[in-house]
Amino acid sequence: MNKPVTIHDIARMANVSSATVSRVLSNSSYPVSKELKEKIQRIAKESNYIPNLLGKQLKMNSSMTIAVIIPSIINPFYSSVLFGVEEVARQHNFTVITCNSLQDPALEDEYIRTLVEKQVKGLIISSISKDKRLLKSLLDRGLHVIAIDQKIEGEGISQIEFDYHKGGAMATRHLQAKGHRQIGYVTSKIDRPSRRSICQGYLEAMQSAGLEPMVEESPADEVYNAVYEFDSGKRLAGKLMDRPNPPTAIFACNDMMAFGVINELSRRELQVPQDISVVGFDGIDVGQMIHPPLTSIKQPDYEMGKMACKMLMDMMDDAGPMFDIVLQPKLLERKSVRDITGD
Amino acid sequence: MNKPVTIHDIARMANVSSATVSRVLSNSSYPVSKELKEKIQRIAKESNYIPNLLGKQLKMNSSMTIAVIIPSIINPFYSSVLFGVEEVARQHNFTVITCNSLQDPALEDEYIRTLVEKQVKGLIISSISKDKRLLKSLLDRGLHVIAIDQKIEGEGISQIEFDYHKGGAMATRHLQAKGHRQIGYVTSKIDRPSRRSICQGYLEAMQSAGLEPMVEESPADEVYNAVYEFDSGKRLAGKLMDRPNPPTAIFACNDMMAFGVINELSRRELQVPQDISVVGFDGIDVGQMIHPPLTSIKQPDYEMGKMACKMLMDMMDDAGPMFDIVLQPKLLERKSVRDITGD
DNA sequence: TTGTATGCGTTATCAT
DNA sequence: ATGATAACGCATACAA
Repeated sequence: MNKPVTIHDIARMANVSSATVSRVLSNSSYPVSKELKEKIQRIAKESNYIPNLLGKQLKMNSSMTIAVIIPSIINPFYSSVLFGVEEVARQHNFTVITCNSLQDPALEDEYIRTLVEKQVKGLIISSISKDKRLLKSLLDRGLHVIAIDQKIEGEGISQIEFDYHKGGAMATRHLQAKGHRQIGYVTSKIDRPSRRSICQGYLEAMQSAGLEPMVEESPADEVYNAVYEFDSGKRLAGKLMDRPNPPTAIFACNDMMAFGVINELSRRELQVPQDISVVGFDGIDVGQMIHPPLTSIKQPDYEMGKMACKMLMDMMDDAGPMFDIVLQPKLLERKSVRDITGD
Repeated sequence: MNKPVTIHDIARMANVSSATVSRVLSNSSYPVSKELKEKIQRIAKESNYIPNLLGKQLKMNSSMTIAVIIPSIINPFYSSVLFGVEEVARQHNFTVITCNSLQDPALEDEYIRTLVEKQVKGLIISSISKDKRLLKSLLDRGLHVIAIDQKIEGEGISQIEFDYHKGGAMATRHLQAKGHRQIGYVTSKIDRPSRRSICQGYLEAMQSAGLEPMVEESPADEVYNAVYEFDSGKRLAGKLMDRPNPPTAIFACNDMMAFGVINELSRRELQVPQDISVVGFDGIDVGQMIHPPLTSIKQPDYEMGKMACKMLMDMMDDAGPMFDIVLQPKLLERKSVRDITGD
């Protein structure tokens, strides 16, 4: 294994000082004579010079790296977010470290610590931890934080929120507008603000229409896993249908769960949407690939990632005022809801 | 923004040398008296000391960072791989940089260069580029490479392959065993070894059974995107069914495409599997969530990620001999294939 | 325009 | 057991 060539090696080969080499190879605006510049560039190329960014970064105190902490990359929603983040990061010559917190606050904190040690100055996080003290204590160390998906209260952290409450209400009202009055809601364990908001949106929409809510909540949520969500969708839909007065429509807190609901219904030989309607939440792409195509509330995942990264870049450039963004839900009307107003 | 405290600051506060501080805080085995050790640890804690790993890494010439280059994190197969990688990386206190090459060789090379500049010593790559010279030239700079999914010929790069050929044959034979004789194959543009192998597995299985192959290939593949695959699945299935002698079973080169096939068939009021059978490839989780659950060839994605990262860690530790791994396909028999042997 | 010298924060070698 | 000092590779203030 050859040892790498440094600017000093090149300086020696070109009979110049390493300062001059640095000026040339770092594209500094500092004036260097044309002939020396060309000579140095030629030698650098011939010797296959590769700069060691650790040296530069140590000197400049900037690692040109940002990080994303999300519950799990397996979740298509988060992989779309990450995809958006990575796209704009690349445009700014930044590199992205991905961290799966697995819904584990301790792991989340461990990651944050490591990232700061690695001199990551920008972080996009969907935080699961209750205790945000660690994160906040790092703000005055030059860490810039954007909270996505899960809000972080307090100063100095920009938010890209999604109006979960409105989304929950929107889905429920859509069902109501289609003539449904018995509308069930199935949800993963309500252990986070986002889930609480969706549920409250549902509850308020039911209440203001004078309807009786029917909620089934999954008991635990240790494993963050698509199949797990699917299975609890099945189980909870079963519970709902076993009630004395079963719903004519079911609203699920995410699309995976909605898939489970549909699956359980079809196992019971109930057709969607003929016999019962289903609405999901997230609007992931596969939703349009199943049968019937799933009506859902779209959360702009990819766009959220792009916006988050743009904001982060602006923050790190100290450009302009800080602000939060609240993304609005959108109804993706597909084929899983039946209009029963005529019945 | 406070300036960060360094070991020198702590040394001053503790009236010791920075060497001693370093010994304590880096958990060196070098002997330091108990009282000094405790004192330094106390002061470090009180002053909220956070080590700057850039300094350490520059000195040690190791960045404790690996990278993964994949076509797109949007693809559930690759997000599972990444999930596996990240899991074992974390266990080794490594951090993972994610790069989406978007099937663009130029972008892939750009990433590789940047990563090497960042002193990343380990790379797991599903390479799309034809020209592997850049990659190989970096091997003797201490870069360790594991090729997944797409083989890279040559020395010094370990492979974690998947037996695509066998997988293609396995799916085809399964269909044959269920009595199908007109079996169509739909595939994305055959522009990579993996896709070629699957197709050849299909062709050989057809040939050795004395059957006529029916292949539909998607013309282009610029955009790597689930919805795009879905749409070409629909289109190609349509072409197949419009033939004078349409198939009784369709095999698709990936699950997304199989979803498209099923969708197009159901649009034509053909039931799967009653009227026509479908087999996918990849075995992604959502395959079991659709109706009917998709029979598919399982590629062990998550396990592949874990193995790749383990191998990489061993390589970087210089532990043991180098070897390649060929993962074997597995038939995931679900509900999208009908047995017509009795008909 | 070029060179000299210093420091970024850390570890490690060599004295003491 | 502890300290002084020299790297690691780079950028830059200052000198020439």
